[in-house]
Amino acid sequence: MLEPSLFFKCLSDPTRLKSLLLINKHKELCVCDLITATGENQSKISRHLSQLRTNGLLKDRRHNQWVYYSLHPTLPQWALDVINITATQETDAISKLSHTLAQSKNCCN
Amino acid sequence: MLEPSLFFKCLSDPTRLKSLLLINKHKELCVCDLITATGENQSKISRHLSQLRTNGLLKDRRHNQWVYYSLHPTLPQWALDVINITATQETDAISKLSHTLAQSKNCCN
DNA sequence: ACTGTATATTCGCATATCCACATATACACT
DNA sequence: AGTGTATATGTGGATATGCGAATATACAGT
Repeated sequence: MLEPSLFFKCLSDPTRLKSLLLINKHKELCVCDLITATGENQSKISRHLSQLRTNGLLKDRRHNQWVYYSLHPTLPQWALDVINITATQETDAISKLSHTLAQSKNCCN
Repeated sequence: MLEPSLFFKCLSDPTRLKSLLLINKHKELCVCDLITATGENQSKISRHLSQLRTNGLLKDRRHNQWVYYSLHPTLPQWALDVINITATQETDAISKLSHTLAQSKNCCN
C-alpha cells in the first residue's frame, strides 16, 4: 500500500508534479513529450520519471525506442482524487504546457 | 497563493503529516498535546510545526505558556480537500494517536 | 557496421533536510 | 529572585535530494 507521506514527497517537486499532471491529462506520454512540454533537460526528466515509477505512481510501456508513461493502474482512488484536485488547481499551467507540446512536431508517433 | 508542490512538501514528512491530521481532527491542539500524541521529542515537533506555520498551513494562538495550533483560516478549499482525503486514508493511525492523547493527563487546559 | 534518436544511469558537487543536544525565551507561581 | 513548565532556536553532523555533464544502452534505418 502506498504511504501517503511518500506519495506526497513524489508530488513535492515541481518537475515531478508537472509531469504527473501532464500524464494524467493525456493518459499516456513518452519521455520526449515531457521533455518538450516542460522544457527541462533529458536526464532531469528521466530521473524524475524513474522515481515516480519506482514509487508506484507511474507504469511504463516500452515500444521500439520509446518509453510511454501512464498512471499506474493500481493507484488507489484517494491518490487519483488528490491528483485530480491538484489538476483543477493548476489548469492554466498545465494547458500552457500541453500547448507547447501540441505545437512541437511529435517526436514519437 | 499556496504552491501545490510546496504544500505537498509539507505533507511529505510523516511527523508533519501526523501533526496536521491530528490538528485537523481536533480543530486546535497545543504543542505538548502533539508531543504526547506522537511520542516525538519537543524540538522535533516544534520545528515541524513552525515549518507548517511558515508555509501557511497552520496558524498559532498564544495563551499563557501555551501555543495552540489550528489549520490556517485562509487555507484554500483544495488544500482542505487533500487533507481530508488523506485523513480518511489514515483513520486507524490517527485514532490511535488520538487515543494516546486522551489517555494522558491534559498538560494544558 | 555505422549513424541518429530515445532513454537510462553514473558521477561529483552543491544544497537541503532531518535530527539530537544544548540553550534560550516566556510565562506562572511562590 | 527563584523554580517549573511550555515552547523556540542555534549548532553541528548525518543523510537525502537535485542537478548538469558525461557516458551507456537500446533500437531503427541505412
